[in-house]
Amino acid sequence: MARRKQTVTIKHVAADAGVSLQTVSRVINKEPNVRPEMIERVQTSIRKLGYVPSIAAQRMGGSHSYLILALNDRERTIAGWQSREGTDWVDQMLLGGMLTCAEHGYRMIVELVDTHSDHIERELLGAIAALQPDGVILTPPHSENPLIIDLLVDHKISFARIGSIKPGPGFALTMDDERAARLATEHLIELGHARIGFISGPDDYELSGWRVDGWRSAMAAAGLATDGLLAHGDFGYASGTVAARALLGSTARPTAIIASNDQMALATLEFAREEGISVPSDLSLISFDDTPIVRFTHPPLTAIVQPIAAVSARAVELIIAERAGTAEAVETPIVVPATVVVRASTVPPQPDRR
Amino acid sequence: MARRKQTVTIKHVAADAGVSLQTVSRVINKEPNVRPEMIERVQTSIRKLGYVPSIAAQRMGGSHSYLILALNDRERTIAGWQSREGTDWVDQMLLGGMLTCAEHGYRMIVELVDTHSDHIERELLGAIAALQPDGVILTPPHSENPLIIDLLVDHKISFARIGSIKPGPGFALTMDDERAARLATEHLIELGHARIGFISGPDDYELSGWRVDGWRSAMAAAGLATDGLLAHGDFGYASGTVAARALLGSTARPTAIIASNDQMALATLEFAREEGISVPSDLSLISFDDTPIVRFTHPPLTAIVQPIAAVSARAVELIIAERAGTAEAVETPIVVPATVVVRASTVPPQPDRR
DNA sequence: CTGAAAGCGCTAACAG
DNA sequence: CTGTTAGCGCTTTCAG
Repeated sequence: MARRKQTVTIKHVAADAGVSLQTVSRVINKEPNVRPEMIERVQTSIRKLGYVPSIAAQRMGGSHSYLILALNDRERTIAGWQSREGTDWVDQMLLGGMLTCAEHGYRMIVELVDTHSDHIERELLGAIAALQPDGVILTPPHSENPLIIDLLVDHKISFARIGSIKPGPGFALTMDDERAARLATEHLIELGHARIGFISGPDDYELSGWRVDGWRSAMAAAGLATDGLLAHGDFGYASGTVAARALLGSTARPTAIIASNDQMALATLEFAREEGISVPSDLSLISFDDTPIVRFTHPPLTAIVQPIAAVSARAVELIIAERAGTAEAVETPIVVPATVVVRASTVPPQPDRR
Repeated sequence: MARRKQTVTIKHVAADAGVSLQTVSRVINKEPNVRPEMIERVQTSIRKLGYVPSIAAQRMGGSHSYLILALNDRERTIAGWQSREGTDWVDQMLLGGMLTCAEHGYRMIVELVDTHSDHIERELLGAIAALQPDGVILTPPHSENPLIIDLLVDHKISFARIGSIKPGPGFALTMDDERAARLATEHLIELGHARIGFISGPDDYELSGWRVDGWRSAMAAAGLATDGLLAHGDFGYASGTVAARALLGSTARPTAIIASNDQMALATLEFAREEGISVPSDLSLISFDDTPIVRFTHPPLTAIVQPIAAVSARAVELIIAERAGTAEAVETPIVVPATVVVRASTVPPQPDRR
């Protein structure tokens, strides 16, 4: 490969291969109706000259931008980065999304948007105009935002909605939060727990409701009551403490608690320690996130593993397939199931020693 | 702001404002020699139409791409994401870099490159040709890679080298690893420690050497010996265990250890626990990274805080300033100092109870 | 199956 | 200070 300081364009390749611009373009884009022998000739020149198409120029010509936007909530994402609480949602998205993009010659750009609906339209419109992405990946709590969805539909941009089960435009992908909550609850029931508390997430996340539903249905299926066993949180540490206090301060306190995310689980763990409630012997605990930290607590927490990387990868694949016209018919919503990883924080309930 | 489904281009703005294309272009790019009244008129139209320049088209016109590439080592980055060990290097880079980019209308794209030099040239050339970034941020262990640097210089692309103190092309930015190691060592010396062990990082990271140097110089300044107190690691957990065993198994075992990164610190902590060596009463421990996890261990670890976000932000600013021609003369290397955060893992040495 | 022409949205260089 | 003229590198027509 010659080391060229100057940019090598499609022209140089065409000249080198002795064909027209157009033929080169066809080869690059794997279009049909080119003789194999031409393809070979062109590709040899491409390799020889070290040619790589300019994304900007491709975009200008009216084709793909080869860019996929991953939309995340600005406030929460930045707060997560700044607090350094170990939430690796963005990393997992990049792991699944960026690598899958790379496989297809696409790039992923992370974009942060305000929840505040006033800004969101302007911001998204700006990002679309500036980048003209081929696809967009929506994440909670924006996955069902009608403003965003309408905008994307209007602009004919493929998109995926992660954490959504609603039919409609765009690919809905879910980790089946309800089922995940059910699995976690069943795990505790199997261990012999009957009073299983649940700390919910905030209402602006649809998945908060699903998780509660899963817990409820598992409890109901086992003939267990849920009265006084639900506490509300907002995914923040402080709210977890409040919820833990409410749950553990009650007369018939639960022998196990499921928290809707890691921070609330950590808060519960800490509150229990302060109160002299030993985990796991006095209280079993499950986190709904398997973020790095929950493996390093004492005890390490049993947790629900959200396959974020896998979902992101799938989302990218669907978007690219749709644009390529190779989209298979997919069942909506696409389910990439969460799993439970059992660690040391869940054991059978001990005889009450209070 | 009108909700236009069709793209609004510079033409529409020009027509709406009753000026030429060029005038609009000048306003967008804040070029001089435009009457304030024209500027006002054009900007009104821009707002009214909700116009946002297309990056692709800007790039085609021969101007900025408004893209900055953040180059990270592929293997290590992916390993970090997959292992979910809580390293938030990429997140912190995004926090500092992406937000600073956004302030200036730029975007940051994370790009992974192979260390293997055979691929690196091809990959980087490809990324440059495809994206035509305005700037590149190099991170260890690539910050002083001559292949990359030459390539960037040839292509006249601004770049910053994070974790480098070497003069030369591109902005060198350092968190002053030597000073950081010195600070950590001094903290231990002040507590009364005399036998302070050090676990180094791998040699392909230049900073590994600096950290050792800082430890050595602080020890020397205090008149303390370092014989038998240095163990080599490779930033991996397993290597930390080996190093801890070497250090703690010796006859005159250290009363304190500084590990060159968090995984090796965690390994040391675990090894100590297994050996019945209590941290901090029998052994003080400092990690060289303040990743999320070290706050959640027992005890939480005293650590050196790498201001990765701040450095990334500075790198972006320098690159943008250089391209804008507003670059101030900067002292090279630019130092963004690390600090030490004291937690529960460091206390004065206890009388030997063995 | 291949080529030639036109234009994507923008900026650089030049005139006025 | 402003407008006009050429492209940038590529893809889409549409002819051969």
